[in-house]
Amino acid sequence: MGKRYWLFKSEPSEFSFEDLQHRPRRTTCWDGVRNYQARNLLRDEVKKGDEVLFYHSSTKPPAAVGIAEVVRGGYPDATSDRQDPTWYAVDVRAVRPLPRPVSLAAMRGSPALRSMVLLRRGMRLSVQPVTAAEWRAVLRLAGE
DNA sequence: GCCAACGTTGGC
DNA sequence: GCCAACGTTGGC
Repeated sequence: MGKRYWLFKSEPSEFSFEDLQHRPRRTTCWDGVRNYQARNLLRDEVKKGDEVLFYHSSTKPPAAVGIAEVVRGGYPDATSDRQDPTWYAVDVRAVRPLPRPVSLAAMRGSPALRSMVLLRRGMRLSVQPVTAAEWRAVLRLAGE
């Protein structure tokens, strides 16, 4: 399967895109996800080479701020039983910040993003799929 | 701080 | 398996 696109949410007071950029090799283990739907995506769908929109929640305004890439696909996280893992992690590396952040309001205002998971019932999902068309639309809003 | 959305838990 | 109670997320 070809490259896919995702949106990862983080509260920057916990872990920001800038934090990711300052990590060794600009890489971190994306763990701590405790939602089964998001867990299933990490375990089964998020693959090395996929691209990630890094979204800051609980900020004024909430916004997509950067691009990262998956450098290691789903693997059982450190808290999981070896034989019967419950929770999964992936590794992500910062690629580049967006030229300008794309606020949630800006995304709401874009017809191309009408059915984006972020704007629908996936409001609370911390790992969510983004279509290729949505990806391009967000980057366009960001001025890329 | 409020509250809507929605996931999880547990009694039955 | 149903569903009410409860907890969490996260925008506003």
